[in-house]
Amino acid sequence: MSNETKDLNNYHYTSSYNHYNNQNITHLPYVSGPSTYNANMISPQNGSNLHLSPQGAYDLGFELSPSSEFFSSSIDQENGFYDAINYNSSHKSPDVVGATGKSEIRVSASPSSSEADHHPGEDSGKIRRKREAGDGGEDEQRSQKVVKTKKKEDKKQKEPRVSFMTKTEVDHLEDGYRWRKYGQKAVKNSPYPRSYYRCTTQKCNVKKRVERSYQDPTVVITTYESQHNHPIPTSRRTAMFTGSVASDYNSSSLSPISDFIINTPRSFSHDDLFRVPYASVNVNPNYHHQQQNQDFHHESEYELLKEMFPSVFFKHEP
DNA sequence: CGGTTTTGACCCGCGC
DNA sequence: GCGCGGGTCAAAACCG
Repeated sequence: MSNETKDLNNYHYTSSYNHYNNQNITHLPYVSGPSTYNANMISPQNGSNLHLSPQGAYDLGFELSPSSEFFSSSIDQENGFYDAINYNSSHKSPDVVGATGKSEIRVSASPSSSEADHHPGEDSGKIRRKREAGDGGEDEQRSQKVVKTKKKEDKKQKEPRVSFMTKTEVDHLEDGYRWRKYGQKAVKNSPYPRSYYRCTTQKCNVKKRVERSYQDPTVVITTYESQHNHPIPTSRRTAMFTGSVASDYNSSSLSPISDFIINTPRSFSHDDLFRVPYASVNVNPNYHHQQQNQDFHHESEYELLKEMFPSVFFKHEP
């Protein structure tokens, strides 16, 4: 295992962590979304860390099990959010993923306002159903009214979502936040169920969905929805910090990990590093020029993605 | 005992 | 209208 990573453009840089091994990044052709963004991935063996390459690779590492390998991610911009989710049924080359344990990240973003990007049932459960007949008729009606109104609002402004595809044996990747599972559903055409988690912090309505790809059972698709409006819970169950992260990060002029799914404070303390969901996004600037036309059907999509990942897309403007 | 997970029921949107 | 798939609720079970 070498100690370096490459991006999809063969952009080469050295990783600060020898447990990150990222070679021979392969572009996954399956994602059909209009705004996929390939980036680099990491493959931590014992926990994971924030990783920033001097050239601008920007890693949010997921904490993975020792045998985990974070290889892909996607942020969906318009339709793409479900690209990752629909990976099971829509992607065309599953073998790419499993073949060599190559690391790759695919980013696709989903805007919060796209009606076309509606996900059936999303938040629909807010409607308090009357499981049992009896008292509370008025309450039920009122509740439904409120819920419906809220639902409309939700429809109008959907939360941004990011999905990551991770090669890992564990279904639920540790990301520093506390989650409570609130549902599990069988996925059509897949033997693996999809689990639904909600952030346990009050007033934080971040959700995430976790499912395993049936095409490649070693791949877990984690989808985050909305943003945390709070810092990460203080104590981590597992240590995943290996030391050089902070210095590496501080040595970079890049902005901290962003407000998208992570909502990380601007000034990064040592502890703050733990607030980062451990994904890896390569934002090799060169990539934009070379690949933008391929992965972004419209300039605006790319711009939107930049908005959604403000810190992922480096701002080196003076 | 409080928090989390499990799991069946329920609701919604969509396609036919 | 109906069936299906997806998402959520909430009671019960589980767990530390």
